[in-house]
Amino acid sequence: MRADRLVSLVLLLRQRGRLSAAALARELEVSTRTVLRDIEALSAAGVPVYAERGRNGGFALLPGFRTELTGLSHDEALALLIAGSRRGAQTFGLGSALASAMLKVVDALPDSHRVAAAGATQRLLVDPRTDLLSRPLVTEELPDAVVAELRIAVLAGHKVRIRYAPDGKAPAWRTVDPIGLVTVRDQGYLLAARSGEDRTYRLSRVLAAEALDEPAERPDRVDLDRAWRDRSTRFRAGDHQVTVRVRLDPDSREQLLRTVLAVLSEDGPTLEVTFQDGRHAEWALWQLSPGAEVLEPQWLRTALHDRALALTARYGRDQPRP
DNA sequence: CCCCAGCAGTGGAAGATAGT
DNA sequence: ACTATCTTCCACTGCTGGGG
Repeated sequence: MRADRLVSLVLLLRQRGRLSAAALARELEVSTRTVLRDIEALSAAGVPVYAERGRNGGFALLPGFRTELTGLSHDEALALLIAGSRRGAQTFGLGSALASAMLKVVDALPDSHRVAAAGATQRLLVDPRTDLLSRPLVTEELPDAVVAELRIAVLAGHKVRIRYAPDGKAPAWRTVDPIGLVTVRDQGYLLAARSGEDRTYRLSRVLAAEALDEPAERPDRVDLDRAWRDRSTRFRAGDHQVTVRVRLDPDSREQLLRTVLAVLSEDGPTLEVTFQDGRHAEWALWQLSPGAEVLEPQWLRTALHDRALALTARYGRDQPRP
């Protein structure tokens, strides 16, 4: 039990920098006296831990101290090397930190494993920049300074001022309580609260960020995975949804079902379905044509008709335009 | 089975020290 | 001078092993 606590203590100091005996006692669920005895034991064992007395004092490890990663097996090290998602790290402004961390993982391996692990990573590729059809995967350019500032605010639990440019609107400054950062399919999001209301911001639309000293108003603990699922559910049920009645060829049914949010009713070849928004509905049904005919709403019929007219106009000429 | 000594681990309280 | 923090001293609890 005590050995576990000693390890936890070293890890806490490595992760948080300086911590007071009282703070360590809270984390480890023991008295401050016990923490102090543990510190003494670590010190006797050669761990370079030192005390700073007075206000804002506490215990810290000497800079540069690191535990050796002895005991890391070849497969374990390899798993770390390929699991550390480069894009994810870049999304959070940690690309260079990931690179140096990976160097340390390789460096910590015994000589016998080091060459093999380095060679193996050359033969395993995760998330290349294009797919098999050479289509570039959508990646967002995120300014490191902005993401780093957001990351600092999220981790420190401070409010943050962001200059945000919503889709089709002018950018404006706003102050938010950051809850967490999420990366999904190479797109980054800031989950936050603004005046107590849940807000989700695309990182690519955050033009500038400034972490404030004021503590954020947010719960101490958060299940980010669940928060993300809740928000995506709400987003899907948002007020931009459109309902479409469509008559389908049997061959097109499966393809349509892959693009809709829900099927409200089905009567032979006629289906009533909902799409996330009008633009998405138009795009999906254009892809399906001529295997599908929109019966309602009329504006969607008109939009598809206009698209077809534009296409006809372009290809109706004998020769391409110069 | 019981008693006892030794030991590790723990906690409280007072004192010392350093920053503001 | 005040406050926050570490240091030192003392005592308690629970476990373990030896001896009767």
